[in-house]
Amino acid sequence: MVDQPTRQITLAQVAQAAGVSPATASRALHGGDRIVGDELRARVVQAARRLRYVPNAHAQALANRARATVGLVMHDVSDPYFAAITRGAMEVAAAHGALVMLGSTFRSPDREIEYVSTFRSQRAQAILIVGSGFSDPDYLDAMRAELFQHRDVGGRYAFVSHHDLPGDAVLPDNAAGGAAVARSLLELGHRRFAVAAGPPTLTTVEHRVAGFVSAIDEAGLPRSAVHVVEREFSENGGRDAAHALVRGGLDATALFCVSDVMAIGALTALREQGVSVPHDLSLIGFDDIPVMRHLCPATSSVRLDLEGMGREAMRLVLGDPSSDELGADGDSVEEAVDPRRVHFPAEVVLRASTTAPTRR
Amino acid sequence: MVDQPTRQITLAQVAQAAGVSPATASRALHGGDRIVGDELRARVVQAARRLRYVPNAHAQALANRARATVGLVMHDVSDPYFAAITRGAMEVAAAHGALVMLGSTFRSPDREIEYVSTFRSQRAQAILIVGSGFSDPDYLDAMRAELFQHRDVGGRYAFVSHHDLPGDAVLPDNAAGGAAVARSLLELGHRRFAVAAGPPTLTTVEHRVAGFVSAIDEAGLPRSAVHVVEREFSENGGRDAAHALVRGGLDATALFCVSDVMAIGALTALREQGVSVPHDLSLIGFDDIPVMRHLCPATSSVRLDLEGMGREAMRLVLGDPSSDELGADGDSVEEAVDPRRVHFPAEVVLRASTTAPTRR
DNA sequence: CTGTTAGCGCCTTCAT
DNA sequence: ATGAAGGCGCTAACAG
Repeated sequence: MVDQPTRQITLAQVAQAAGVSPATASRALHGGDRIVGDELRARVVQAARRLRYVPNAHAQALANRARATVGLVMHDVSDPYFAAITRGAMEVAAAHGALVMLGSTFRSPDREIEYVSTFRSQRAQAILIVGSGFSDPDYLDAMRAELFQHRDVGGRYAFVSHHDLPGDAVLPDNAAGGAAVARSLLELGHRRFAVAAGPPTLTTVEHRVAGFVSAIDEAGLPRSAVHVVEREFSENGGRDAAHALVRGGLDATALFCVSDVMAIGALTALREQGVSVPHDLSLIGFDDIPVMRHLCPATSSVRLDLEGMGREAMRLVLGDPSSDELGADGDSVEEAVDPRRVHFPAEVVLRASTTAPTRR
Repeated sequence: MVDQPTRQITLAQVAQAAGVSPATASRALHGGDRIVGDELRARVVQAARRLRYVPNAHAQALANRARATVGLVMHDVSDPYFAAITRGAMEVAAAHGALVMLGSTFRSPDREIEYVSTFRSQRAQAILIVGSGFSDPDYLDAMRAELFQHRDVGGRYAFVSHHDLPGDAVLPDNAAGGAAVARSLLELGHRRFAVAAGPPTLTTVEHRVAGFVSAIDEAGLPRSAVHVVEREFSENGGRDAAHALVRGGLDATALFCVSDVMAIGALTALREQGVSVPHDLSLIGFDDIPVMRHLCPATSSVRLDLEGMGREAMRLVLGDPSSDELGADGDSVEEAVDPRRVHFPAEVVLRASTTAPTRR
């Protein structure tokens, strides 16, 4: 016979044990210091501790004393890019005492919307959508509807990365970064380029590639100077792209991978194919996740302050703790008038994987 | 003037819009198919959709229709070790439709307990404690109390890694892995060893080091053959340990880092100090996080199926979906009688960073 | 200061 | 098959 689960301990029980009313117990546990007699308060606190009372957050939420709760939607925590952003976000959340709920979409637009809906259902105070959006109109409509509804009941939300949707956002300068890569490579003497890209429906991919291509254009080189290969936005995708490039004769002296994760895949594939980096081919990624410097050879990238982006995004929705005091003097109007968009610079970091071209 | 947040849409409103009672609306939305008339059901569903109704999860929880919710407590998602485990866990959670809440402790015992309490407050159905426990008695008492209370109200919990606490657990064979490292190194001809360890209060560290040392003992070598350096359990700790070793004269031909993250730090430091791996010093880590194979040189490690561990742990608390049908024939008694402990093997993977000693 | 009362939004008997 | 009523645990007015 299995034991029946004991019932949870309620405030009422604590109140009874302390010989007071539930209201007093509630006040003693949460209310300001000067709102309940010292002796009673002590009795209540002690009873609660003895009974190991833990408030029922659901009941509290229903009776409006909601604890700050924020939902995080992202592709996959185990991807170093998202992991770094998440870390920054969690730091700020912790500082606010906010509880974080996590949703992994594994890049499915449907799951993304589903999670937003779930968080809405949980009455999350804020929702963070991390990672590139999709350009599919159905997705956009559904997402917009969810988000607006959330906002209408007083919820906040913000994006990390572009989303073609109104709202606060933390935006890496993807286009500028892509352009900077092109210029760095041009300066080293490269004239024929390969780009390992992800699906163009991801705005991040689109912007990085566009930035790169436009800088090549501006340099007066023909479009044919850059050969774009589209694969999955993952390590395997990078691997596939590299294979395709090598199989196709490798008519390039430099390879730009639109993400570090792809660059890692490409590096592996190139090694397998006997293509030497940087001797046969210069390589550069994007994001500058921590491991890039440790790779063999140390691999160039475009530095983004990932943790900073995570922190900033969380601040956007939770409010900067230090700014709480600012509103003291007057109206904190504006809000939602025009969304705040915080840009993060993207800076090329050249390492051993990138040199001047050594063959023609 | 800021708009007042609109009130959330309630079931009652949906019911009214559909011209039925709240009870009927509730049934139409959740109940089995044959419990409400087709026409009414259609009206309700449509009204709900039109109003973009989302149930209030708190109210549902209070009225006992709780959605599966599991709390995950860990050191830091951005650490690849935890990221991989989390990924596995999230996969299974998603398959169960469970919502995951995340707590980052940044290795503070207090925060760990605090998060368990928070999850308890949220009435999480299950709690997963990921990562090495602490051997501090106060911590153990407090944690035990929290967990037991959770269990008493029907909650489940499980550990990933050792915790000196009763309960289901997924356990990497740390001691065996440490011993295997020692044997591999011995076999290659090494006789003087350095170990970069984390704080011995972490059970994981303790077991890995103990396994290593005992295998050295068994080989008949003196205790002085292994020089243990204790530092932070982090990349910086690995770096510090390597520096200390080099400064101390480096009287060893092989360095065993108790985690890959430490090994990465050590590798960096060694390169900075002009110590060549593996020529001057063989190096091996533990965990085999994905990047190890990409490092320069490719770095040996002890393989652990991190994602598998995460999946298994989540299965332990959520129940294996496929095993749900097993109980069909009879009593699913036992439970809690004796905790389930699932061991995961640790297998040495030798790469370029480890060779026979080349100097004496 | 403290107790009483009335919901928060939903689900689930219990009648019909 | 549907509706009415009660309660989940807590807090926020109101009284005293």
